[in-house]
Order: sequence, then structure tokens, then C-alpha cells
Amino acid sequence: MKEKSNKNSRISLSEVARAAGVSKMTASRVLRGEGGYSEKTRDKVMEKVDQLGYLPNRLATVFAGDQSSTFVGVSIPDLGNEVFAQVLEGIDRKLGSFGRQTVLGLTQHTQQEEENWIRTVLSWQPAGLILTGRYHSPRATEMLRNAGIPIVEIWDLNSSPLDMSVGINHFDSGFDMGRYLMGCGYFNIGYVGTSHDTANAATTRLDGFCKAVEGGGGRVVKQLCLHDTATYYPGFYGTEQLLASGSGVECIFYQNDAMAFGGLQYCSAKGMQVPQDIGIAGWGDLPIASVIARRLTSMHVPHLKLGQAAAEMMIGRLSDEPVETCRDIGFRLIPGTTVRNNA
Amino acid sequence: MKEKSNKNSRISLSEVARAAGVSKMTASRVLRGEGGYSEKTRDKVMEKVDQLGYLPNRLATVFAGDQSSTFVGVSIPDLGNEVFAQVLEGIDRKLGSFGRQTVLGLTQHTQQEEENWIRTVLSWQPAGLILTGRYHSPRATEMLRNAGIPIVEIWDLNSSPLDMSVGINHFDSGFDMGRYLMGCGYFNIGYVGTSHDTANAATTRLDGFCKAVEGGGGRVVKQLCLHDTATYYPGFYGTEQLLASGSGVECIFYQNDAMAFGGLQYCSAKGMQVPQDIGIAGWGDLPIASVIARRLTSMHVPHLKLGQAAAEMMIGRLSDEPVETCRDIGFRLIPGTTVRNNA
DNA sequence: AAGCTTTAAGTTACCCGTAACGTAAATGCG
DNA sequence: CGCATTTACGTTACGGGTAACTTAAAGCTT
Repeated sequence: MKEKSNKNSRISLSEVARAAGVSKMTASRVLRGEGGYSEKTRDKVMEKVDQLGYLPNRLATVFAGDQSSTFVGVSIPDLGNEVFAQVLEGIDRKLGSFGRQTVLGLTQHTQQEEENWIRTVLSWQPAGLILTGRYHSPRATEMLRNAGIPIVEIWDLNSSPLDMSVGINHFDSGFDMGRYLMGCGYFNIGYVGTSHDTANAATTRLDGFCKAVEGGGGRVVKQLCLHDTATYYPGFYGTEQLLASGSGVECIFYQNDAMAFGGLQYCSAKGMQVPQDIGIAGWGDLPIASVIARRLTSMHVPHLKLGQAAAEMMIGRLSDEPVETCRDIGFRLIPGTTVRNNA
Repeated sequence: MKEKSNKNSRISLSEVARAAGVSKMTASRVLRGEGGYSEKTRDKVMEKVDQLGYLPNRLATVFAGDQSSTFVGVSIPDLGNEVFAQVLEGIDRKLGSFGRQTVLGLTQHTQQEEENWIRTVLSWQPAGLILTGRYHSPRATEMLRNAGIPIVEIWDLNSSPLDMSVGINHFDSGFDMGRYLMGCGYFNIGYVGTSHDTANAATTRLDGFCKAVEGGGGRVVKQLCLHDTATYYPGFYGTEQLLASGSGVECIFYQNDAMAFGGLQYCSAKGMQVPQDIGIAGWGDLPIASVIARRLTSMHVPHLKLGQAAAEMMIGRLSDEPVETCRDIGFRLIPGTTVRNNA
């Protein structure tokens, strides 16, 4: 009655063995190629494998407990942000080349989503987890500690990680950008970003940025768009609001390049010249930043390399190789031509 | 000796049951909330669950064969292409809201990679598969047919799908763009894209495009960059090569928006005015296309909606609801301002 | 209070592949 | 040729959870 079609129709090892006239164990040995059978037997078994279209059930293997799974859970805040898409691509390609599969989780930047996803994915006995960000809910942290599997926290470099960490120091990158803009002669500087109820890397960047600017005698005017994803449109409207507030900023630093493009577009729509009338600086250095007419001032982070490094650390740990638990992937300021040159 | 830490340390249901002084079965019933136990027993079990930090092992449940897994395999060519990143986001969000997890596979546009991934992911007993594209290797096709699970082929609408299909008619979208550009008064039109050894949606678009242009008395000059991903730089250099070839094209249609941005940049770097000196048309309508100074002529495809539709079809099929097997998600031509207006 | 029904458990078997162990036949060797 | 060793298998048990069945106790009815 009840259709369990796939379960019933799936060919099992026993069926292959029976068809080949050998025991389950012999068939298993042939499939794993670990020896202990004759050529004739091997051919017989392999013939039936092809004939019946047998596909092994990895669930059973892992479940038997003699092997760990080949899954790695990877949590990413969202893919609308090109940066994270590239990080994910770097991770998946590298994991894939080592025979591991990515189980994706989009956390939408919330700890609750992350916690739910962690609970679910742990129930699938993953070989390890790669998580974006260093801030997790208390329950999540507890589950992660108890999981007993390798964990790589990426993006936001964490000097005391749960297990391993790779990323950059966001505070420093914000600080460097602040110092650079001050060096360009700006003092009254705006910031346009999105607001988050929980701590995250963007907030840390802003902290570093403020420290540099305010420590250098400047002023930071913040414009945080509520409940918006950090893309073009909030960049556009955030800029409009900031400029309308009468704060008289001479330069705007954005949470990321996408928002900066939105800002550029607003300024150009209003007939403002960049950088003559206003300076614009982004963060993240999207590929397109080097392809628009004016090179966007930004902060370059090697996204793909970051993803690959995370996957390498995971693979290394899974192979019991010694791995560094904390890796700084670095960033590089791109001067660009969208802020005035102080030279 | 050998550390199998996670295996040994993971708390099992039996341990919870023993701690609570009940049988495994009773504990199982409590956890599934299916009744047949007293309140006192429930509290006792739940107390131990919290105390020991028990996490169920879904592998065992699925393996037992009484439930299908909550995994859905999703293959995507690459995430460097923003379009596919958004499709994936749409899929994962929707699947997640129904308690399903995405197992990712990046196929790098090759059938061999896809086949390998399919083999692996099927061994994990997924509930279903969502595949980008309609062209699979013969072995892959055979495995898919035998798998006995729901399969959604996305992106390239397939009127006779393996199981279900959702996407757009790429031939028609190419045709419509060809007719539009002819209508703008262009006759000598270039195409810049990447070359693929296997059939794919971009090739189908080009076929439709050629049919419209050549059928209307025009000419298409193709410039296919070998072995390159379809992003900004091949767009830039492909444009350079096409213009250097002396074909005298008046307008260029690109494989996608990213390549078109590369072309725009090349033209602007060479001092050519768009659309006065040359027309530029992209495909895909990236979010940034509406944020640059000139609105890029393009073809809009509802990416996020496409992903969500795919996930909905999958969920529907898994819930034994009747679902349409073939869904056209549609496209819309964006006239933009990067081709001359024939009005 | 006897008899019946309901509730709250426990027991057994099973899913699929593999480790560990057992065994019979083939081979090697002096 | 007889004994030790290797090869080529087969057999049993197991992992973690659940379906199906069984059993004991409690509740209800008249």
C-alpha cells in the first residue's frame, strides 16, 4: 500500500551477492577492492553490479561506525552577497576534490537559524563543520563543543576558536580604511551599512574604523538601514538619508562594495562628482569593482583563497595531519579613484 | 588506541534510556512525541536528554528504512555566476523552510563532474535531486532513472523531463533578443561568449539569437573565448578580439551581464560611446545592471523565484501532492539604454 | 469483584554493510 | 608425501533507531 518505492526498489549488496552466487561479505570485499577473492569471483560480482545497477548505501557504511561520513556542513549567511558565494565555491571545490560533500546551511545572519541548522546537520553525523562567523548562540556553542568533530570558523579571525579559525581581522581592516581616508584629508566621514541585532564582522569593522577616524580627530556619522540586506538598494537609499541629514560628510565608507555601488549611483543621479564632491569607499573588492569606469576604493579580501584554506584545514584535521588552528588570510587596501588623492 | 572520538563519545538513545530507567523504545516514543507514555516518564526522559545533550542520529532512522532522508541534492554549475548563486539561495531557503537540507554539487559545467557527483550523492539516499541543465551523460541518465526519487531539472526548460522541469525556453529568449536588436536597426551583430564542448543553455540561446538575426537578414559574428568562465574579463578581452577582427559589428550581444559589463568597460576604455558608437546587450539582468549609470539592455529572469519554484515542486512531490511536471518561469526583455533606440 | 478495555510500557526483529573470526581448499616446502 | 601456510571464501555480530508484536498494569463497567 504505502509507497516506499525507493527503498524497495533499491538494489542491496545481498541481492548482488545472491545473483553472483557468493556471500554478501565476498561481494563487499570485491567492491572495496581489498583483496581476498579470485579473479573469477571478482568478474562475476562486478558483472552483476553493472547489470543490476547497484549503488552502495553509504548510510549503512557510516552507520556501521567503522568510517566517518564524507559530509561537511557549511554555514553561510547568504548568497546574495557575492563574497560569500565565492567563499562557498572555494570551500566546495576543495572539499569535492578530496571526496567530501558540502551540506549547505544559509543562516540569514541570525544565530537562531544557525543553531537550528547546527542541530539538524549534526544529526547527520557530519565529518566536520565550517561556520561563517565567530558568534554563536550558547546552545549552539554547547552542541559544537560536544560534537567532537573538527570545526573551522571562517571570515572573522578568532584567536581562541572552538577548534580552528581562518579569516581576517575585521577591526584592523576597518582601522586601516579609517586611517587611509584620514590620510586623504577627510575628517567628516559617513558610514552606511545595515544594522544587526547581534555582533558580526561588519560591526567589528565599523568599530575599527571609528577608532581610527575619531582617534585621528575626525568624526563618523553613521547611517544604519534597519532590517535590510547589504546590497545596492540600501546603499542607494542609505546615502540619500545620510546626505539629507545635513551632516555635511565629505566621504562615505560603506559596509561593502555592493552598497558602495548603490551610493555611487545615487551621487551620479544627483549630479555629484566623485571624488570631487564626495568620496566613496567600499569594502570587499568585488570583481566588478575593477571593471566600472572609476576604480572603487575598497579593501581586497582573497575570498576564494579563504574558502580553500578553510577546506584545507578541515581536510588536514580529518587526515590527522597537524594543522595550524588560526590562520590570518590577510587583506589589502585598494586606493582606487573614488576618494580624493591627498598626494 | 585509534581515535574514533566522535563515535565513542556520541550519546545514543540507549544511554538516555538507561539513564532514565526505561527501555530504548520508550525513550524513542517520547522523543517522537507519538504518545504511549506517561507524563512522569516523558519528564524523566527529557530531563536526561537535556542533561546528556543527546542528539538523535538521523542516519539510523533513515537507514532503518522507515523514513526517507531529508537531504536534497542540488547541482549548480558554478557560483561565480551570480545568477546561479541566487537560484541556489532560492532553493535552499525554500527547502530549509520545509525541514530539508541541501547537499551541494558544483559541476563546473561538465557532465563528467555531474555524473561523479550524482553517483556519490545517490549513495547517501537523498530524498530527491535538483539538477541544473537538461543534458546529462548516459550513465548519469541511467542512474537517475533507476534512482526512483523525485528529480527536478532546472534552468533549461525541458518539455520531456526525467521527472519534473522548471526554467525558461532559452532558444526563445535568444530569439526575442535577436528580434529586438534587429528592431533597433542593427544588422551586423557580434556575440561574445564562452565555448563549451557540450550542449548547454547559452548555446541554445545563441541558436535562437542567430535564427532571429539571420532570419531577419542580419549577420551574427561570433567570438567564443575558449575555456573561460563567463565573467568580466573574458567579456573585456572577447570584445577586444571581436572589434579587432575587423568585422565592423554595430552591436554586441553577450552570453551574460557580467561579460557585457566587461565589454562596456572595454568600450569606455577605448573612448567609444555607448550606444552611439556601439550597442551592448547582456543577458540575465544582474541586480547591478540597474544600478550602473546606463541601464544595461538585458533579459530578466526571476532567479530567486526559479529556485523557489524548483524547491516547491520537489516538496510537493515528496508530499505526494499533484505537481505540474513542467513549469515555464518566463523572462522579460529589459530595453535599457545601452543599445540605440529605434523609435 | 469479575471481566473487559485502555494505557504504558517491554521485546524482538530488521535495515545494510563491514569487522572479526572461522574454515575448507589450494599451495608451498623440505 | 605430510605439514605449515596462504588463499578464498562463509558466518556471526554489530551499529542506532523504529515497526510490529507482546505483556503487565491500570481503569472502567455493571
